[in-house]
Amino acid sequence: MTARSSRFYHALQIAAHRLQKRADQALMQAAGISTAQAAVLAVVSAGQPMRQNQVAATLGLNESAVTAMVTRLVKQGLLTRARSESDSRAFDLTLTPAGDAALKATEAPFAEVNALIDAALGPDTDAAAKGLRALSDRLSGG
Amino acid sequence: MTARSSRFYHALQIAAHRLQKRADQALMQAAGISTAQAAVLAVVSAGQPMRQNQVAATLGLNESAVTAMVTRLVKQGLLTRARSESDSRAFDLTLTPAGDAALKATEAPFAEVNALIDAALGPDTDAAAKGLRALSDRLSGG
DNA sequence: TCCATATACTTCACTATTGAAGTATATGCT
DNA sequence: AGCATATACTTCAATAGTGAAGTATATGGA
Repeated sequence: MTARSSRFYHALQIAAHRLQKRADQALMQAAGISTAQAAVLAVVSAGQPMRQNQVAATLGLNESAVTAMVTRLVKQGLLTRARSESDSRAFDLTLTPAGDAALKATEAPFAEVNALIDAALGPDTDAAAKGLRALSDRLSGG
Repeated sequence: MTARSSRFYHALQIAAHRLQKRADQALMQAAGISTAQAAVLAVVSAGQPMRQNQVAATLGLNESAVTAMVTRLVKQGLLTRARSESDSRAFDLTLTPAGDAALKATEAPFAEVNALIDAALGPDTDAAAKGLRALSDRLSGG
């Protein structure tokens, strides 16, 4: 194993895990939802009505993971799920007013997390984000 | 939410998730273990005998997560777990020969993942890793 | 029209994690 | 010695994900 990239792999995983742990605590406190739930609400919000397979593709998740997430979000009253008229295999997902409010309530805690990121990465934040997106693109599909 | 850092947060989470998915497939094929299990074996290998709380601290996990991981690794015959003589609350963890072999077998698949990282980040890989470690340090504890 | 195949989603068993609450042992103070 | 507190780990219920196998509906030929 080339030590350099292996170190990068572990550095990325540990940073992502700790950042998520911190963000999850902040979001749960401020908005009552997890970062994973916030991600789903954000995707639905960006293109209502949204289908489950689009959510899965956007977030890089299995459709089975989205089924479970949507079930929980509907149970919490944050999401609405109705059979599509144009395709009765599919569901149309939309945010409820509560879902919209929860999504808005994530803005403040995300800003806290932002402060930590900026403090650690400073002016290189943009370049790093660009590199990570390039990496994600190469990893999508396959 | 300041769009810039929020984008970084999501870019990081998606990159970490896809990278882990890819690495998990490669490791399972080549070594029969997951990246999470490889991480535990690597930590134990680096400082035998190792205690569960040290593994948890090193990887930023809860002790309950380590209890579950160790249970699975012992069941798979990759790890040995014996009461510490100096402290009978604690356990001494050591790799079995099979655990050592599995850890070595992760080197090749990690090298594959490395190639993808290098291709995407190029010469900035080191700088990015340094930034991610700085971020992790700020997030550890609290 | 029917059939093959593709698509949208579900179910199941499993790994991996959190956080809260509990058990057992160690250790320091009086 | 005895007690309070700290430490090392466990247990439990829940969230979040994977991958394989299944159901139901669409759709494009022959």
